[in-house]
Amino acid sequence: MKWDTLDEEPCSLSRTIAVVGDRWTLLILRECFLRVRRFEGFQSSLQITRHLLSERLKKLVRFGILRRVPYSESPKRCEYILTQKGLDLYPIIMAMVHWGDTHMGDERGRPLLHEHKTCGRLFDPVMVCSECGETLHAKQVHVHAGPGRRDATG
Amino acid sequence: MKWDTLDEEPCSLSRTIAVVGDRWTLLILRECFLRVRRFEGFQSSLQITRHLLSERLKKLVRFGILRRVPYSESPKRCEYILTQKGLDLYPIIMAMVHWGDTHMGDERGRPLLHEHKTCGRLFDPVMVCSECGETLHAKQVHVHAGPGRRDATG
DNA sequence: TCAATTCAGTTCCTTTTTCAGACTTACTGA
DNA sequence: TCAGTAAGTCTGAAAAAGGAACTGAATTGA
Repeated sequence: MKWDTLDEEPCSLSRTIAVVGDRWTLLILRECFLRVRRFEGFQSSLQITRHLLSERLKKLVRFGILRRVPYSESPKRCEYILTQKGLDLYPIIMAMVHWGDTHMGDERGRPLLHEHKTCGRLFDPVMVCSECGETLHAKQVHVHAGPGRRDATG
Repeated sequence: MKWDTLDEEPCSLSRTIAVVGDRWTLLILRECFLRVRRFEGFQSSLQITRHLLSERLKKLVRFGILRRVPYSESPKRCEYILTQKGLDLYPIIMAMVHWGDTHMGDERGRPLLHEHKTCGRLFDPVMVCSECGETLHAKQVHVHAGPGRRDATG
Protein backbone atom coordinates (compact mmCIF):
# COMPACT_ATOMS: atom_id res chain seq x y z
CA MET A 1 0.00 0.00 0.00
CA LYS A 2 1.42 3.38 -0.97
CA TRP A 3 -0.04 5.91 1.45
CA ASP A 4 0.84 8.83 -0.79
CA THR A 5 -1.53 7.74 -3.55
CA LEU A 6 -4.28 6.40 -1.30
CA ASP A 7 -6.50 9.29 -2.35
CA GLU A 8 -6.53 7.96 -5.93
CA GLU A 9 -7.64 4.43 -5.07
CA PRO A 10 -10.95 3.30 -6.56
CA CYS A 11 -12.43 3.12 -3.07
CA SER A 12 -14.17 5.95 -1.26
CA LEU A 13 -13.08 4.64 2.11
CA SER A 14 -9.42 4.67 1.06
CA ARG A 15 -9.79 8.20 -0.23
CA THR A 16 -11.29 9.33 3.05
CA ILE A 17 -8.60 7.51 4.99
CA ALA A 18 -5.99 9.37 2.93
CA VAL A 19 -7.32 12.57 4.48
CA VAL A 20 -8.49 11.74 8.01
CA GLY A 21 -7.02 8.28 8.56
CA ASP A 22 -4.65 9.08 11.36
CA ARG A 23 -5.00 9.79 15.03
CA TRP A 24 -3.74 13.33 15.17
CA THR A 25 -5.84 14.46 12.23
CA LEU A 26 -9.01 13.18 13.86
CA LEU A 27 -8.13 14.81 17.16
CA ILE A 28 -7.34 18.09 15.40
CA LEU A 29 -10.74 17.93 13.73
CA ARG A 30 -12.40 17.33 17.09
CA GLU A 31 -10.83 20.57 18.28
CA CYS A 32 -12.03 22.34 15.13
CA PHE A 33 -15.59 21.27 15.87
CA LEU A 34 -15.10 22.53 19.41
CA ARG A 35 -14.26 25.95 17.91
CA VAL A 36 -10.47 25.86 18.28
CA ARG A 37 -8.89 27.78 15.40
CA ARG A 38 -5.31 28.70 16.23
CA PHE A 39 -1.97 26.95 16.21
CA GLU A 40 -1.30 27.53 19.88
CA GLY A 41 -4.84 26.46 20.71
CA PHE A 42 -4.44 23.09 19.04
CA GLN A 43 -0.98 22.63 20.43
CA SER A 44 -1.87 23.33 24.03
CA SER A 45 -5.09 21.34 24.15
CA LEU A 46 -3.71 18.29 22.34
CA GLN A 47 -0.06 18.30 23.48
CA ILE A 48 0.84 17.41 19.91
CA THR A 49 4.38 18.23 18.87
CA ARG A 50 4.54 21.50 16.97
CA HIS A 51 6.20 19.75 14.08
CA LEU A 52 3.37 17.29 13.54
CA LEU A 53 0.71 19.91 14.13
CA SER A 54 2.26 22.11 11.47
CA GLU A 55 2.40 19.21 9.03
CA ARG A 56 -1.17 18.05 9.71
CA LEU A 57 -2.62 21.54 9.38
CA LYS A 58 -0.86 21.90 6.03
CA LYS A 59 -2.32 18.62 4.88
CA LEU A 60 -5.82 19.59 5.93
CA VAL A 61 -5.47 22.90 4.09
CA ARG A 62 -4.11 21.12 1.02
CA PHE A 63 -7.12 18.80 0.96
CA GLY A 64 -9.53 21.69 1.39
CA ILE A 65 -10.76 20.69 4.86
CA LEU A 66 -9.45 23.83 6.54
CA ARG A 67 -8.96 27.34 5.24
CA ARG A 68 -6.06 29.47 6.47
CA VAL A 69 -7.55 32.86 7.29
CA PRO A 70 -5.38 35.82 8.41
CA TYR A 71 -6.61 37.55 11.55
CA SER A 72 -3.68 39.89 12.03
CA GLU A 73 -1.47 41.57 9.45
CA SER A 74 1.52 42.43 11.56
CA PRO A 75 2.65 40.15 12.82
CA LYS A 76 1.13 37.80 10.23
CA ARG A 77 -1.15 35.39 12.07
CA CYS A 78 -3.65 32.94 10.70
CA GLU A 79 -6.60 30.92 11.92
CA TYR A 80 -7.68 27.58 10.57
CA ILE A 81 -11.38 27.46 9.75
CA LEU A 82 -13.42 24.46 8.62
CA THR A 83 -14.61 24.70 5.03
CA GLN A 84 -17.92 23.13 3.97
CA LYS A 85 -15.93 20.04 2.97
CA GLY A 86 -14.58 20.02 6.51
CA LEU A 87 -17.95 20.60 8.13
CA ASP A 88 -19.22 17.62 6.15
CA LEU A 89 -16.86 15.42 8.17
CA TYR A 90 -19.19 15.90 11.12
CA PRO A 91 -21.09 12.64 10.65
CA ILE A 92 -17.80 10.71 10.76
CA ILE A 93 -16.77 12.33 14.02
CA MET A 94 -20.25 11.91 15.49
CA ALA A 95 -20.42 8.26 14.44
CA MET A 96 -17.11 7.70 16.23
CA VAL A 97 -18.23 9.58 19.33
CA HIS A 98 -21.45 7.59 19.45
CA TRP A 99 -19.67 4.27 19.09
CA GLY A 100 -17.31 5.30 21.88
CA ASP A 101 -20.26 6.29 24.07
CA THR A 102 -21.91 2.95 23.43
CA HIS A 103 -18.99 0.55 23.59
CA MET A 104 -16.11 2.21 25.38
CA GLY A 105 -17.91 3.89 28.26
CA ASP A 106 -16.93 3.57 31.90
CA GLU A 107 -18.77 3.95 35.21
CA ARG A 108 -18.40 7.72 35.11
CA GLY A 109 -20.92 8.11 32.28
CA ARG A 110 -20.60 10.02 29.04
CA PRO A 111 -17.90 12.62 28.69
CA LEU A 112 -20.08 14.87 26.54
CA LEU A 113 -23.77 15.28 25.87
CA HIS A 114 -25.07 16.64 22.59
CA GLU A 115 -28.03 18.94 22.30
CA HIS A 116 -29.84 19.40 19.00
CA LYS A 117 -30.64 23.11 18.90
CA THR A 118 -33.36 22.52 16.32
CA CYS A 119 -35.47 20.37 18.64
CA GLY A 120 -33.89 21.33 21.95
CA ARG A 121 -33.26 17.79 23.13
CA LEU A 122 -30.23 15.70 24.02
CA PHE A 123 -29.75 13.17 21.24
CA ASP A 124 -27.69 10.37 19.75
CA PRO A 125 -26.75 10.38 16.09
CA VAL A 126 -28.51 7.69 14.09
CA MET A 127 -27.62 6.62 10.58
CA VAL A 128 -30.58 6.08 8.28
CA CYS A 129 -31.27 5.20 4.65
CA SER A 130 -31.70 8.31 2.49
CA GLU A 131 -34.55 6.57 0.61
CA CYS A 132 -36.76 5.00 3.26
CA GLY A 133 -35.52 6.63 6.44
CA GLU A 134 -35.03 3.34 8.28
CA THR A 135 -32.04 2.84 10.60
CA LEU A 136 -29.19 1.18 8.71
CA HIS A 137 -27.63 -2.13 9.72
CA ALA A 138 -24.64 -3.73 7.99
CA LYS A 139 -26.52 -6.94 7.24
CA GLN A 140 -29.32 -5.17 5.36
CA VAL A 141 -26.97 -3.58 2.87
CA HIS A 142 -25.90 -5.13 -0.39
CA VAL A 143 -22.91 -3.73 -2.25
CA HIS A 144 -22.70 -3.37 -6.04
CA ALA A 145 -19.72 -2.30 -8.13
CA GLY A 146 -20.36 1.24 -9.33
CA PRO A 147 -19.13 3.01 -12.48
CA GLY A 148 -15.86 3.98 -10.77
CA ARG A 149 -14.93 0.32 -10.46
CA ARG A 150 -16.06 -2.80 -12.15
CA ASP A 151 -13.80 -5.25 -10.32
CA ALA A 152 -12.14 -4.97 -6.83
CA THR A 153 -12.89 -3.99 -3.20
CA GLY A 154 -14.02 -0.83 -1.54
CA MET B 1 -0.33 12.05 24.15
CA LYS B 2 0.23 8.46 25.25
CA TRP B 3 -1.39 6.27 22.61
CA ASP B 4 -1.42 3.25 24.89
CA THR B 5 -3.89 4.81 27.32
CA LEU B 6 -5.97 6.66 24.76
CA ASP B 7 -8.86 4.28 25.46
CA GLU B 8 -9.09 5.63 29.02
CA GLU B 9 -9.32 9.31 28.09
CA PRO B 10 -12.50 11.09 29.15
CA CYS B 11 -13.44 11.52 25.49
CA SER B 12 -15.46 9.11 23.43
CA LEU B 13 -13.71 10.13 20.25
CA SER B 14 -10.30 9.37 21.76
CA ARG B 15 -11.54 6.00 22.94
CA THR B 16 -12.80 5.16 19.49
CA ILE B 17 -9.56 6.36 17.94
CA ALA B 18 -7.69 4.05 20.29
CA VAL B 19 -9.42 1.15 18.53
CA VAL B 20 -9.93 2.17 14.90
CA GLY B 21 -7.75 5.26 14.60
CA ASP B 22 -5.24 3.96 12.12
CA ARG B 23 -5.24 3.29 8.44
CA TRP B 24 -4.70 -0.42 8.42
CA THR B 25 -7.35 -1.08 11.04
CA LEU B 26 -9.97 0.79 9.03
CA LEU B 27 -9.01 -1.03 5.84
CA ILE B 28 -9.12 -4.37 7.65
CA LEU B 29 -12.62 -3.52 8.86
CA ARG B 30 -13.66 -2.64 5.31
CA GLU B 31 -12.64 -6.14 4.30
CA CYS B 32 -14.57 -7.60 7.24
CA PHE B 33 -17.73 -5.84 6.06
CA LEU B 34 -17.04 -7.21 2.58
CA ARG B 35 -17.10 -10.71 4.12
CA VAL B 36 -13.36 -11.39 4.25
CA ARG B 37 -12.58 -13.56 7.28
CA ARG B 38 -9.18 -15.19 6.89
CA PHE B 39 -5.58 -14.15 7.38
CA GLU B 40 -4.59 -14.85 3.80
CA GLY B 41 -7.70 -13.10 2.56
CA PHE B 42 -6.85 -9.87 4.35
CA GLN B 43 -3.21 -10.12 3.41
CA SER B 44 -3.73 -10.64 -0.29
CA SER B 45 -6.44 -8.05 -0.78
CA LEU B 46 -4.72 -5.34 1.26
CA GLN B 47 -1.04 -6.07 0.60
CA ILE B 48 -0.44 -5.38 4.26
CA THR B 49 2.69 -6.93 5.74
CA ARG B 50 1.92 -10.14 7.59
CA HIS B 51 3.52 -8.72 10.69
CA LEU B 52 1.20 -5.72 10.89
CA LEU B 53 -1.83 -7.76 9.92
CA SER B 54 -1.13 -10.20 12.72
CA GLU B 55 -0.72 -7.38 15.21
CA ARG B 56 -3.84 -5.51 14.10
CA LEU B 57 -6.01 -8.62 14.19
CA LYS B 58 -4.82 -9.32 17.72
CA LYS B 59 -5.71 -5.79 18.72
CA LEU B 60 -9.18 -6.04 17.20
CA VAL B 61 -9.75 -9.32 19.04
CA ARG B 62 -8.46 -7.81 22.27
CA PHE B 63 -10.93 -4.95 21.97
CA GLY B 64 -13.79 -7.31 21.19
CA ILE B 65 -14.34 -6.12 17.61
CA LEU B 66 -13.48 -9.47 16.06
CA ARG B 67 -13.88 -13.00 17.36
CA ARG B 68 -11.32 -15.67 16.48
CA VAL B 69 -13.32 -18.72 15.43
CA PRO B 70 -11.68 -22.07 14.54
CA TYR B 71 -12.85 -23.52 11.24
CA SER B 72 -10.39 -26.42 11.09
CA GLU B 73 -8.94 -28.50 13.91
CA SER B 74 -5.95 -29.96 12.16
CA PRO B 75 -4.22 -27.95 11.12
CA LYS B 76 -5.52 -25.36 13.53
CA ARG B 77 -7.01 -22.54 11.47
CA CYS B 78 -9.13 -19.61 12.54
CA GLU B 79 -11.43 -17.06 10.99
CA TYR B 80 -12.00 -13.55 12.22
CA ILE B 81 -15.67 -12.69 12.57
CA LEU B 82 -17.20 -9.33 13.47
CA THR B 83 -18.87 -9.27 16.88
CA GLN B 84 -21.89 -7.06 17.53
CA LYS B 85 -19.47 -4.42 18.80
CA GLY B 86 -17.69 -4.71 15.48
CA LEU B 87 -20.89 -4.62 13.43
CA ASP B 88 -21.78 -1.42 15.27
CA LEU B 89 -18.77 0.24 13.61
CA TYR B 90 -20.75 0.19 10.37
CA PRO B 91 -21.99 3.79 10.65
CA ILE B 92 -18.41 5.00 10.99
CA ILE B 93 -17.31 3.16 7.85
CA MET B 94 -20.41 4.26 5.95
CA ALA B 95 -19.97 7.88 7.02
CA MET B 96 -16.41 7.74 5.69
CA VAL B 97 -17.48 6.09 2.44
CA HIS B 98 -20.19 8.68 1.94
CA TRP B 99 -17.82 11.58 2.56
CA GLY B 100 -15.39 10.05 0.08
CA ASP B 101 -18.17 9.65 -2.48
CA THR B 102 -19.18 13.27 -2.03
CA HIS B 103 -15.84 15.02 -1.75
CA MET B 104 -13.14 12.79 -3.17
CA GLY B 105 -14.86 11.47 -6.31
CA ASP B 106 -13.36 11.52 -9.78
CA GLU B 107 -14.80 11.48 -13.30
CA ARG B 108 -15.24 7.72 -13.21
CA GLY B 109 -18.13 7.90 -10.73
CA ARG B 110 -18.60 6.00 -7.49
CA PRO B 111 -16.57 2.91 -6.83
CA LEU B 112 -19.44 1.18 -5.02
CA LEU B 113 -23.20 1.53 -4.84
CA HIS B 114 -25.15 0.50 -1.77
CA GLU B 115 -28.55 -1.15 -1.89
CA HIS B 116 -30.80 -1.19 1.15
CA LYS B 117 -32.35 -4.65 1.08
CA THR B 118 -35.18 -3.49 3.31
CA CYS B 119 -36.53 -0.99 0.77
CA GLY B 120 -34.77 -2.28 -2.33
CA ARG B 121 -33.27 1.04 -3.37
CA LEU B 122 -29.78 2.47 -3.84
CA PHE B 123 -29.16 4.87 -0.98
CA ASP B 124 -26.78 7.20 0.79
CA PRO B 125 -26.33 7.06 4.55
CA VAL B 126 -27.76 10.09 6.34
CA MET B 127 -27.13 10.99 9.96
CA VAL B 128 -30.18 12.16 11.86
CA CYS B 129 -31.14 13.20 15.38
CA SER B 130 -32.47 10.28 17.43
CA GLU B 131 -35.13 12.57 18.96
CA CYS B 132 -36.63 14.52 16.06
CA GLY B 133 -35.34 12.62 13.04
CA GLU B 134 -33.96 15.74 11.31
CA THR B 135 -30.66 15.59 9.42
CA LEU B 136 -27.79 16.65 11.66
CA HIS B 137 -25.47 19.56 10.92
CA ALA B 138 -22.48 20.55 13.03
CA LYS B 139 -23.75 24.08 13.58
CA GLN B 140 -27.06 22.93 15.07
CA VAL B 141 -25.42 20.94 17.81
CA HIS B 142 -24.47 22.28 21.21
CA VAL B 143 -22.10 20.34 23.40
CA HIS B 144 -22.45 20.00 27.20
CA ALA B 145 -20.07 18.37 29.63
CA GLY B 146 -21.56 15.04 30.70
CA PRO B 147 -21.13 13.12 33.96
CA GLY B 148 -17.92 11.48 32.65
CA ARG B 149 -16.23 14.86 32.50
CA ARG B 150 -16.91 18.17 34.11
CA ASP B 151 -13.98 20.06 32.64
CA ALA B 152 -11.99 19.40 29.39
CA THR B 153 -12.43 18.57 25.65
CA GLY B 154 -14.01 15.71 23.79
C1' DT C 1 6.80 -41.39 -0.46
C1' DC C 2 8.48 -37.25 -1.45
C1' DA C 3 8.36 -32.67 -3.30
C1' DA C 4 5.21 -28.69 -3.69
C1' DT C 5 1.52 -25.95 -1.74
C1' DT C 6 -1.50 -23.78 1.75
C1' DC C 7 -2.40 -21.24 5.79
C1' DA C 8 -1.36 -18.64 9.76
C1' DG C 9 1.66 -16.71 11.56
C1' DT C 10 6.98 -15.17 13.38
C1' DT C 11 11.65 -13.26 12.86
C1' DC C 12 14.98 -10.06 11.30
C1' DC C 13 16.70 -6.07 9.36
C1' DT C 14 16.00 -1.51 7.00
C1' DT C 15 13.45 2.72 6.25
C1' DT C 16 10.13 6.04 7.63
C1' DT C 17 7.51 8.51 11.20
C1' DT C 18 6.99 10.38 15.40
C1' DC C 19 8.54 12.49 19.72
C1' DA C 20 10.60 15.93 22.85
C1' DG C 21 12.32 19.96 23.12
C1' DA C 22 15.27 23.85 21.71
C1' DC C 23 15.54 27.52 18.36
C1' DT C 24 13.75 31.32 15.03
C1' DT C 25 11.23 35.24 13.36
C1' DA C 26 8.26 38.93 13.81
C1' DC C 27 6.00 41.53 16.30
C1' DT C 28 3.68 44.03 21.00
C1' DG C 29 3.42 46.22 25.44
C1' DA C 30 5.63 47.92 29.73
C1' DT D 1 15.41 47.17 26.16
C1' DC D 2 13.41 43.27 27.96
C1' DA D 3 9.69 39.87 28.51
C1' DG D 4 6.06 37.74 26.24
C1' DT D 5 3.28 35.73 22.44
C1' DA D 6 2.19 33.43 18.15
C1' DA D 7 3.42 30.48 14.53
C1' DG D 8 6.28 27.97 13.11
C1' DT D 9 11.30 25.23 11.92
C1' DC D 10 15.23 22.14 13.20
C1' DT D 11 17.56 18.26 15.33
C1' DG D 12 18.70 13.86 17.27
C1' DA D 13 16.67 9.82 19.53
C1' DA D 14 12.92 6.46 19.81
C1' DA D 15 9.08 4.00 17.94
C1' DA D 16 6.48 2.13 14.19
C1' DA D 17 6.09 0.34 9.59
C1' DG D 18 7.88 -2.02 5.54
C1' DG D 19 10.03 -6.07 3.04
C1' DA D 20 11.06 -10.43 2.69
C1' DA D 21 12.47 -14.81 4.18
C1' DC D 22 11.46 -18.54 7.57
C1' DT D 23 8.52 -21.91 10.51
C1' DG D 24 5.38 -25.59 11.38
C1' DA D 25 1.57 -28.43 10.73
C1' DA D 26 -0.97 -30.54 7.41
C1' DT D 27 -2.58 -31.60 2.51
C1' DT D 28 -2.37 -32.47 -2.27
C1' DG D 29 -0.63 -34.84 -6.30
C1' DA D 30 2.67 -37.58 -9.14
